[in-house]
Amino acid sequence: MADLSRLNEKQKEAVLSTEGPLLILAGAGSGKTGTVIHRIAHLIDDCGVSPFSILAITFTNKAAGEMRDRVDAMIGTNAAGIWVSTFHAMCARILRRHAEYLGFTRNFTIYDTDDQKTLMRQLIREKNLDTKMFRERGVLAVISAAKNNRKTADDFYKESVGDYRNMQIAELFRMYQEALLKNDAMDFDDLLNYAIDLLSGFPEVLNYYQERFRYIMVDEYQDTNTAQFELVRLLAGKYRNLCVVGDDDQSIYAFRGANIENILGFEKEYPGAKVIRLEQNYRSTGNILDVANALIKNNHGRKPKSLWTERQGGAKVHYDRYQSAKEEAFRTVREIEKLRDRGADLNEIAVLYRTNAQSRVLEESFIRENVPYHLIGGVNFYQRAEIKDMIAYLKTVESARDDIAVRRIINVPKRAIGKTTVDRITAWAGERDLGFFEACTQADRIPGLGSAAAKKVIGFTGLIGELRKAPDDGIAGLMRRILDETGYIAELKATQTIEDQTRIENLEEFISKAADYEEKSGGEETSLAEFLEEISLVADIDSLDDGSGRVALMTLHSSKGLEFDYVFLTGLEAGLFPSFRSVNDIENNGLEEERRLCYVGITRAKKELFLSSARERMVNGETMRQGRSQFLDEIPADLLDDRTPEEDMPRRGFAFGGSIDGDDSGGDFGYRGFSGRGAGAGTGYGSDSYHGMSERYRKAHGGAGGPGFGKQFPSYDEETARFRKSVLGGGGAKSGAKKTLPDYGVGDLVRHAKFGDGKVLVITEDKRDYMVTVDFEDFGIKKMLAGFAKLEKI
DNA sequence: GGGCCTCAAGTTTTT
DNA sequence: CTTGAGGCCC
Repeated sequence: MADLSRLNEKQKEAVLSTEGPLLILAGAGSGKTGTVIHRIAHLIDDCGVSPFSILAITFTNKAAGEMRDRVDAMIGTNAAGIWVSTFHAMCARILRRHAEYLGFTRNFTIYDTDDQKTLMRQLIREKNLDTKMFRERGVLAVISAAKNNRKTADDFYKESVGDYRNMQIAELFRMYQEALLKNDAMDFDDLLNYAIDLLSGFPEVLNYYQERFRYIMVDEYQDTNTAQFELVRLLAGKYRNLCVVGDDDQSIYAFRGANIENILGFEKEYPGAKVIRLEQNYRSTGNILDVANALIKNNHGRKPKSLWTERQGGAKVHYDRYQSAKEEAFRTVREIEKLRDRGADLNEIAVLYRTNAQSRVLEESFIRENVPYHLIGGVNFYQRAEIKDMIAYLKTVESARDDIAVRRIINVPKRAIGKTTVDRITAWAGERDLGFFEACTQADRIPGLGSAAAKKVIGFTGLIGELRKAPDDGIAGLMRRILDETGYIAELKATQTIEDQTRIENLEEFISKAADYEEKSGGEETSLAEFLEEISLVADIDSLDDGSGRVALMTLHSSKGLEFDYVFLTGLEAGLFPSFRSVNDIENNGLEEERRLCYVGITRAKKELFLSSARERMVNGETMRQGRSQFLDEIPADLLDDRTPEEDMPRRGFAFGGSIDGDDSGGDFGYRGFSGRGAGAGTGYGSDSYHGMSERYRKAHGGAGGPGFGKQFPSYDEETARFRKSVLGGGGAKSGAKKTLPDYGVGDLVRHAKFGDGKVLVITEDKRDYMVTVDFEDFGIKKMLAGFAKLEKI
């Protein structure tokens, strides 16, 4: 018997309503996931439903993972038969089994955003369109919106007649779909649409899945788009045992085509549907909930509801306005250290922000303060150039059907095959309706191609041929051979740059991931296509709750569905959050979506919530003065513990040298050192690229922190003064101080307090100090300032 | 014909 | 601050 004793009446009712359509309107923190888990347990334990008949669809991999874990914990091994999956992963899995019906092979690959852009760029060029007017990003956005509404290129063309731009886009749309089919690839939207085509076009397939999934649950239903709605409608069409869970106040994906009508109109689509409201919040304190309610009240067009809690009071919601984003980052970390000193578990702390770009300055502070953190989302490991090169090689060795992949690697590493040659091959292949790789194998027959060029191209196809002949020792084995035999690794090793060292490490990591994957599938034939699918669809498998004691850093969007004892909601600034684009998007009620996003962020907090904003922030390499977020003004002042010191309020009498946003407030903050480039406000990381840097951040907590703050940093309290000291003066790498040549040289063994022993690879001279690159035995290659790192020769 | 360098333009959120 | 496109030199 499933134990329902800990559920409230509404939750119990939801658990026991197993037959027919059911809509659970579950407010934030109302025990939604627990209810769904209990419902699954009840179906299996008490209703005799086979686990194989249950399908649970979530929106993100994190949510799917969490549900899987909790179901496993409650039901045990029996749970293995349940499909718990995201929409996209589910579709990929179904499509793989029936891909031939749609003209794909079962080894079709999935295009990510970069692949889409590459293809679209090429099509725009092919059509000789003005690249200023038709940017791949914009074109793809229009196409994606159409696809999310189940429109084909033809549909889109018909409704675009008379509109030059849209007619051109319709044509690109058609070419794009054709190219994908030819390349045996699908994009994210295609996964949904082709799955629908499969189910609606092949009754026996539909029947199979309808019989298979007699009980269907969909989480975060407010975020489903039209295609997802249709997919669910098909699958549930026979037995109608469909349970959807959602909260219109947490709808934050309209920009991706989510249609709020799916949840608001559920009862219309499924007459006789039962509706259960879960309105008791078990997560947050009364004070946090009051703030959330006060904010969301400003939205119109929502289902009226009243979230309540028995846990009145609690700590007040804090608000701090800092001078700069750097200070905000530093003080946030300091606040976290205080919580840690009070016994808080770092796993129970999250720092949230509106845009991924904001994570960087936070990371710097976490590193400097040596507080372990974990970056969720952001720049994906699998999007790094070297990883994508490897994937392109794997695809080419396997089938070479993907022209984009072949073109990507034809000159990587450099083989002196240039753009002109590639264009000529492309044109020739197009005339003959051949694949790009096939055309390459016949390069000597392509007119206009010199014999030298043809020879190089044939050399490339020969190389791929050699790789194909090699013994089958798995994906990892193939990867290693690719690196060796193509000269890829040799090229990276030759340069001796830190970036290329990082790339080598990334490739090693990729190979070990492949090895893990093969091991996991226990000797079974492992398909490259499935491995690549996992990469593109289940990329952020990194479990949050891994007990590693790290603070989670993520966007507000990523935070949905999660909860933490302590939540820091940063960057509450006008133009940033709500973003200025959304504020201007009146047509789609963009501001209301931002407000829901803020509501989501607030309601992640269980015990304490910290809001903050900065007066100054670097945006796209430019220091901008930032106003307060309007959301702060929507929260009654008596609910906030506004800790912004009096003396920190804007002072008058200084001209800021040209008002940036033309707004009122007038004051200057004495920040000359910060404004503008080249004023010493760099991050002190030398020539590292963003990717290389971020990668190192992720791997090493406490890495090569460097000084680099502006010189004029007005202190306004003791803590800031300490901050200045620790950053500007304390480390030993002071601006203007004389630098001393380290007593070690290249090749020497050195010891670092945190990283242990390593070998010095490179020493370069910086304006203020020496930059030392060390290969540590246990931590890999790090770059650090000599004065800061205090390396000891051994 | 290829490769390197400079210049310009763009930047929300995710599967 | 990053990526892409175009120009120029080898």
